[in-house]
Amino acid sequence: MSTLNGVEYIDHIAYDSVVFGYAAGRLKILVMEYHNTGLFALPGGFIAMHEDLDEAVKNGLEARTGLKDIYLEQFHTFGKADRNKTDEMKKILEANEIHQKEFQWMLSRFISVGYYALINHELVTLHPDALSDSCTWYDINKLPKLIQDHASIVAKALQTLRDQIDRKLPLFALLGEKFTMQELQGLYEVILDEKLHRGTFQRKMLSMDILERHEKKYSGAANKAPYLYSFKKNWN
Amino acid sequence: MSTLNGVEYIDHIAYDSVVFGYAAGRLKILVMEYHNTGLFALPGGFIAMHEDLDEAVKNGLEARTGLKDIYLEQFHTFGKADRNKTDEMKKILEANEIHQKEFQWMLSRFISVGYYALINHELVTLHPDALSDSCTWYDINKLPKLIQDHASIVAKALQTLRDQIDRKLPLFALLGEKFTMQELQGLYEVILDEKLHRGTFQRKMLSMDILERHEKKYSGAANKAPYLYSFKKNWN
DNA sequence: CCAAAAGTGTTTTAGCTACACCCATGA
DNA sequence: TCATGGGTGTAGCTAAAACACTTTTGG
Repeated sequence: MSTLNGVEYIDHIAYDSVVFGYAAGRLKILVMEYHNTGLFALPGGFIAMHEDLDEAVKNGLEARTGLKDIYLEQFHTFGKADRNKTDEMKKILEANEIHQKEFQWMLSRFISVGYYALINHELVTLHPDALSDSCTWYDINKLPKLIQDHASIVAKALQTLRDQIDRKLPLFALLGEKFTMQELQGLYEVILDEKLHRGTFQRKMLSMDILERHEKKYSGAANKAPYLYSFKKNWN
Repeated sequence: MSTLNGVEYIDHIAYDSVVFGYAAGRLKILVMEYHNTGLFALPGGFIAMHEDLDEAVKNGLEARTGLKDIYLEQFHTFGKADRNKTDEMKKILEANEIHQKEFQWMLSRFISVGYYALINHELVTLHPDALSDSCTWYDINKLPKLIQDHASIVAKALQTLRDQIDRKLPLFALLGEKFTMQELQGLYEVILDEKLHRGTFQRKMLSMDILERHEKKYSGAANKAPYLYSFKKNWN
């Protein structure tokens, strides 16, 4: 058992989160950079001894983003014996001038449970943790090199999101409360990485009977104003 | 860190496996019964300090069934803080006359990674572990009461199997090497718990181009003999 | 030749795609 | 009135479902 800031954590278990956001037509995720190391990693954390796994992730993300009721989905648990490269973690601890024996447990083997989250990036204020000096949005196609197996964690999260997009459709969390059909389609396209047909997409969405139509959105441009939509109360 | 039979295991992490078999038209899973306790549980185990998570599960199942190359799929990780009821585990240790302090770690909180397996029950010779006196096939609809949250682990495994049945189709592992179309359909029906249309099912399977047709199977009954099929070498 | 079960051809249906047409909007 | 983009109608395609017909088997 290991202690950090007075809390007892379970040894050898961690979570890593792939936090998806959507801005300017781009799919992004949260990436943290550690002080003076040039090392980048997914936001993660440990599980307190008395805490549900799901709660630990929810609380950790709430601390980082300030958001409550984040949409979270567990997608895979990563347990390769060699997934923890101790030299990377050593570098991080040393850059933070942490040499004490009480933190050596962080250098040991960890099995990590992967979660992905969908959040509206406009509502977020980012808070890096004690070891990190930044917590920033990165375009999913322009990620920096990540430590350990975090690149494959991202890949698996994205694949899971693609597989589930038509089944659970929690995508309202990535958009504002109201959005145009074009914005929704753009989000689908950037997640699936393929162009969709405009008419077909609109019909499919409307036939699902999960969208509510609101007033039109006047852009000032010389063209027809699109309706705004939102998800219905009991959409799933 | 905790030791059992000279092997060092990671604290607080376990796996539980839902091993599916198919016999007499019924879907079954492996359930273990602990000595003199009346307590039933899924076959599970711990992860050695140097061992991949996937390998640990594979090795554990191989020891129990004698089978190599078992089809395994990780489906969820269970991490509720209250999922370990210590009184159940105490009962199991006491029934095995284990009171030593060195086994007390088994009473602590565990996060468990769930895997499901598909095996051909005809090829299996079952070996219960040291704490158990039996390892038996139970009809999925007639399970005994299981300890802890194992019932919900089974439910989630079954749901995952249903969701994946059309995508990965590793079902040959549940049947013999050769099988009739009716046997394959029966397996689908018992997994999905719904009747399927005979003609449609056959066409769908054949159109996938993953089955190979062999000689006919003469049953002695007064009707047309069905062909035997097997899965092609590179079926996926 | 009959009953039963297997294999396959045909029709119907549903969903998706692509194309096109009309509508709304502000320059 | 024109260019631009949004909403919807329609025809065509494909895959799946339902139905039915034919074939094979042993009594």
